[in-house]
Amino acid sequence: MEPVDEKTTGSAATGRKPRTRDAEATKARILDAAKREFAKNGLGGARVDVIAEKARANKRMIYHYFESKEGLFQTILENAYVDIRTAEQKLNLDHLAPKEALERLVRFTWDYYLKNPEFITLVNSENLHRAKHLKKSEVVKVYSRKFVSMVATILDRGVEAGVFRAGIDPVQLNITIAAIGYYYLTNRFTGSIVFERDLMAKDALEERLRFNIDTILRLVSA
Amino acid sequence: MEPVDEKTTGSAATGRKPRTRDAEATKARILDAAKREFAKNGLGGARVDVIAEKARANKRMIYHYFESKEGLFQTILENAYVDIRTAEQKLNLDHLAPKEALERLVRFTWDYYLKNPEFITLVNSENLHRAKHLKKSEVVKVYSRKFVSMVATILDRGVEAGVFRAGIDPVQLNITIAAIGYYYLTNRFTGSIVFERDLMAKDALEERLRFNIDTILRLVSA
DNA sequence: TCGCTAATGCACTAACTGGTTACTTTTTAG
DNA sequence: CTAAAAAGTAACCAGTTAGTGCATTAGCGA
Repeated sequence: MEPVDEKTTGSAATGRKPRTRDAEATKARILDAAKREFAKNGLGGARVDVIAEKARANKRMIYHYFESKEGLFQTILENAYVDIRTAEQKLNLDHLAPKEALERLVRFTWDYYLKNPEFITLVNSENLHRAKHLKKSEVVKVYSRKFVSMVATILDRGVEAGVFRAGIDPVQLNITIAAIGYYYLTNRFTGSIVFERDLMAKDALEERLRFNIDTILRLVSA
Repeated sequence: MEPVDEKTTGSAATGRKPRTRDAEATKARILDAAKREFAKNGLGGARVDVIAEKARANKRMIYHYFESKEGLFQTILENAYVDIRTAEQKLNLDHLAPKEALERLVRFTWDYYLKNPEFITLVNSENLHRAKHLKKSEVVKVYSRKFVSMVATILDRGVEAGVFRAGIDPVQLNITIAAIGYYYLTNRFTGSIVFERDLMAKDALEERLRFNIDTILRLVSA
């Protein structure tokens, strides 16, 4: 009869018994629901009432924890960036040969976009709003710096090993790696119509990943 | 869409004295204002009242000519696709050597996105709505087919001339050419923050175009 | 000149939307 | 045990939004 109630938050950290009222859990539910709703409809199209309902929370709670709809959006956007940058850092590419490191990064980027489609939509929405929310975030910049230097290191190692050509701007390379995956996936609906093929079919996805790895390796090869 | 009849159309085109009532001119003003408003705020964020005001037309006219907000959006989206595909056809790439033809296409795509930023935003908005409007358009498919075969021809000619490698999928190449320009420009706001440089500075744009041409040529080279 | 049709304008509404007020209930520090 | 702080709720509000009903007017063919 008694479900072993997994303590999602707070109580787990402090070791106290679960609460009927749980601020952290409510916050987390709101964040999760909001991420979906914002990703599905954009900042403008998202409805606060819908978020509250999906989160099984009262609308008042959203304003209690996040001040405003935009405050909520900003939090979610920041989390999204921190999430992907953290995952990238965990790749440990420095232990791999330059070519393998780069291939792994291309593969990771593709897989991440595929598994976290809301990241793409959130970024699109933020760009529609001229990055006004991201501008306020200092954390994102710190994480990004580490990311760029990660790719720069791979390039340097490749040049030294004689497998990559010299003089490639790591930022341009980063943008290109993101671009060839991001564009394909964000425009998968119009793309499937324009090119008259299902871009999301299993083999189409595999083919695209292979093509992307090939594109990047040819781009950097000595 | 339908060829504009010189006799019945606007004074602007024919040079005849202006009418107080001019259906075609009003329609055109609505279309123009709506393109801007949709591009700026997306389908959901665009306001019909704002469109009417910008077009110096009564809101009633929008519903008279385009039935609904979505009907208006659909018309604008379709026009946008027809416009870019028509411009591409005018490039006359068949008269150029394969490498030059491809470089010219990359350059054109980049310039077109730069000069017509609303195209990108409209496409993004349409993908947020899972391409429900584009699905209804048959014209777009016809134009797209011609576009793909244009690139296929360049590839074939390049292979025959021994300058391109064989076996490249023209659709994948098309997607990649679009991607490396589109991604950079659509994410110019978040990108400028993440990479801590002004991606829209004149020299940054020139550098990116050079990088993109290089990327594509390396991708196809034998 | 007349009458019909298409173009236009104004005022209105029903549904929504982000945000708030006023209140109850639970948790926890002392 | 108690009081205050925190968590949670429902009803509500003022402004906005896409879309309309209806009257008016200009232009065109006969």
